[in-house]
Amino acid sequence: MKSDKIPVICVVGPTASGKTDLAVNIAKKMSGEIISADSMQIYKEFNISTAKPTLKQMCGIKHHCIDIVSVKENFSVAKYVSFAEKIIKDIFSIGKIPILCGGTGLYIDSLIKNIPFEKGKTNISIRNRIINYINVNNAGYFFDKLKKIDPSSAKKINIHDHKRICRAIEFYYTNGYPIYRQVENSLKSKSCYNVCKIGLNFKDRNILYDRINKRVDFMVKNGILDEIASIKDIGDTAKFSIGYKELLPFINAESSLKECTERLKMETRRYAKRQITWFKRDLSTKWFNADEYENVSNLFCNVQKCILDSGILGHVSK
RNA sequence: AGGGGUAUAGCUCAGUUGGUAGAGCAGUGGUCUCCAAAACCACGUGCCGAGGGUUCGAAUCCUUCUACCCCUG
Repeated sequence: MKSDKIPVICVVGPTASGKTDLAVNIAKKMSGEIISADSMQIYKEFNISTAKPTLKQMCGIKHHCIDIVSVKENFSVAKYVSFAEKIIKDIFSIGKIPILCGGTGLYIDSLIKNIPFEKGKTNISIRNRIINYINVNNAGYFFDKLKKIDPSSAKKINIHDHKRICRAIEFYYTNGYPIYRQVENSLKSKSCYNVCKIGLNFKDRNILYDRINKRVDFMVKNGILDEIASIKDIGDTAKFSIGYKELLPFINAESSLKECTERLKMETRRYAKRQITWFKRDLSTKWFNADEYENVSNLFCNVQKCILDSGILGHVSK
């Protein structure tokens, strides 16, 4: 069973489920370091709006992949994966356990499944040309084209899903083979990590939604408005963050604070729902409903037991 | 107090000349291989405010009541 694979503990789940504190607890007990897997905490200027862990919350545990770029810059999964891969190796090489913790499912899965982004080249100018064409005309022309060059992908992609049609075509023209083949190949390839995935959630969705609502109120009290207002230059990735786009109308005096905060709560709830849908797909995930435990330490004991039972730490520390 | 208006899905509202109702948003489920906190897909029975009347048939016309809104005092 044991191999030269790197053990990685993953803590996943919807926003506001308590991942941060759980990961810190695991890191303390098991001598680990945390790699954030959050597409918005990578931005230096986002702090309150992304519920970035504070120094106090970190409890002296090293956190990586936080504050690595400015909101002015564009970021992507591919950049994240190549960045985080190195960190995981470094952590492991000093005898510590890498703990991947975050809510961006695509980042986590891409990393642990070794999706070969470096092989699937990108061509932004082709991408932009296609998008511009689709925006003024419609997706029909390129969708028909996709049916010819990559019928397998065309079957899976909806005609209204412009992003994916565009990417599939861009992929074909820059790499010379259909994106579907990359998908097939990466499904066949094996991960170089020994993963134990812990999913954190609530049995009663209303409890989670209540936590989200309260967290938004907390953010408003603690300066999220100043944080957003102070951002003048923002790139295409960061501008879609939940928080920035909802609060901007208030900052520009186009909408009331109440309207904007309600919107922010709603969008966060919807995001949480999508996260749950994403994480549910991985059947190997061990789920823990926080509302089914007496208290946090009780929950943590069970999670710890689960990690030890998984055997991924077999030949390390223990 | 008098005059006018509104009352339809959780919310905002459609509903043509009377043939027992449909959109958006929300919600739920799902997809996801370089913008992913993004993008996309699927799912629409609700005493049509309550009672009575006209009619073969009313959310739609008449009437009474109730609630809310506006105007005049």
